[in-house]
Amino acid sequence: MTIQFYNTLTNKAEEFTPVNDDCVRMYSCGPTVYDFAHIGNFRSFLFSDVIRRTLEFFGHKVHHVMNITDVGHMTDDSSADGAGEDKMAAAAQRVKEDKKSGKVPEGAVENPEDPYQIADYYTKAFLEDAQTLGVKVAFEPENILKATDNIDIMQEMISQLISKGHAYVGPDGVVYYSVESFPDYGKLSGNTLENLQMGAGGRINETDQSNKRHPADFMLWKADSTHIMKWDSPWGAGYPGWHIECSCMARNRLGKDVIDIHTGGEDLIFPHHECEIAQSRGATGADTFAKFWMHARFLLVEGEKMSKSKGSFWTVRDVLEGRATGINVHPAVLRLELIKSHYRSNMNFTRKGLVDSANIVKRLTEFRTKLEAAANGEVAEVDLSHPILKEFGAALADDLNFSKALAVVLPWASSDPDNVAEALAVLNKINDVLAVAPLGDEKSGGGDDSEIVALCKAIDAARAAKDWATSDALRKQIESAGYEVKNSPEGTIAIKKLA
RNA sequence: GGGGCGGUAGCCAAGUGGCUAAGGCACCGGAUUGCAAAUCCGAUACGCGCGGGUUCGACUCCCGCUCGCCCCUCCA
Repeated sequence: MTIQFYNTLTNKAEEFTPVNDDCVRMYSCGPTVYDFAHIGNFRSFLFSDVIRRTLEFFGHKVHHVMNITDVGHMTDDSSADGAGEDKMAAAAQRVKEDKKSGKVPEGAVENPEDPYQIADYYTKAFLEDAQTLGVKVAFEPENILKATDNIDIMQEMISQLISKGHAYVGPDGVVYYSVESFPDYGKLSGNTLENLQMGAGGRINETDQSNKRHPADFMLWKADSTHIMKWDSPWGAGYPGWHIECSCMARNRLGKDVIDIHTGGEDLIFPHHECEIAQSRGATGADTFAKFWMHARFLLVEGEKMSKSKGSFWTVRDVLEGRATGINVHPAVLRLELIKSHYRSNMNFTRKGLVDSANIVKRLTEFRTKLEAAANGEVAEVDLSHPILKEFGAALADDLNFSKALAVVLPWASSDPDNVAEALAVLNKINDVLAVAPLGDEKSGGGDDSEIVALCKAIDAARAAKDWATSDALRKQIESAGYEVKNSPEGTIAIKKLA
């Protein structure tokens, strides 16, 4: 099976083959930890998880790493949004307020003035969310890289870039990357120096420009004694630029100058990934940094851009805990919702979509339950030549076509397979990629709620007495508590709704 | 203004230069049910943003238009 992935670098689907035989090396841009990650962030993180799982499905060993940006960047060297505020300072302010209102648990952040504690607080929250949603790399602490732990290798790379003529110290003391020293600048994004039409975004600060040799030159190190987080350096105490961390950590942790796949959200194509390429290739001298650049499109919420003012800037917690849609959502449902539409299309995150996904999760879960009961603990061995896996795999290999993959799985999941042990093995393989039925260690489904069980018993009693009015009223009561009420040979059962 | 991606039924979403345009949800009909739910069976796009072109034939290729999304130094 050849795997086709769409490569942003070439704007077309290409056959994927690993650079090195031992494993696939993959780097994903992770979160900034100045706030809780939202569902849009997680679409991108889950996208990288699904690439990894797909490669593993086809038998590749994958080394996947993700960064945590915790340096507390200013709004960079441009005063871009006019606020000019240190993000860590803003986060500190927010945490202080949340502490007062009790939103931050007792003891979670002792001192909001300490940026490391703030970063730590949001990093923990991110990892918790990522684990809840089944992002594999979140279970591998050695592959989660913090920018603040890697300042030394950033300084090394900056020195390399200066000595190779790719970087210079400006009259303002800031170390800049010289885009003119790198002819391929713009190849990834199409924003070549000719195309850039300087300042078209209207966010360039004139003062900063005068210190650069070319307006597109970007910052590698900024000496700034007022910055909250700062480190000593040959260029003065200050902090690294935004782009340098990924170049350094990818090379350092993955151990190669050329990696296989680099992922992120579509907004990172320019400038972030463009700059990473310039830095990495400038430092290593290789003609490639990442062979494949893969980007996930943004998601919309109810047909519109996520926006804080419309209250649609939902965090994972908001969705799972019912603040977004009014009903608690099972993590598997959110996971499926965020991975099921094609990563290169805008996805529209809706209440209705969640209900859709919940139905699919339920169907797959019930199919598993049925197979497990029939198989008596027996699971066969299957390989990818099994017809279902072959089709499922073909869809995945076609640039991660999850819609097509689900179109294979769903009709099969309502069938009655002759060989249940084999079917169970097939389902396991499918679930290694989807990870929704089940999603890791399930907490008990809520069937142990004694009040609900009592209501079910009362329904059975009412029905036995043909007291339909009572039975209907009780049913409504359970349903409004977020349960689905079913009849079964063993009597009435209530199952917590997934979304 | 420049670079990139996309517009398929009520909704989500595959797909192909030519048999009946996947799959899911919703809706409708049936089985089942005290009635429902769940489950099972069945039906459901005369059309693929608009206009033109190429072709024996296009939703699929080309051109123009239009609408939506991302980027053009905060952003997943």
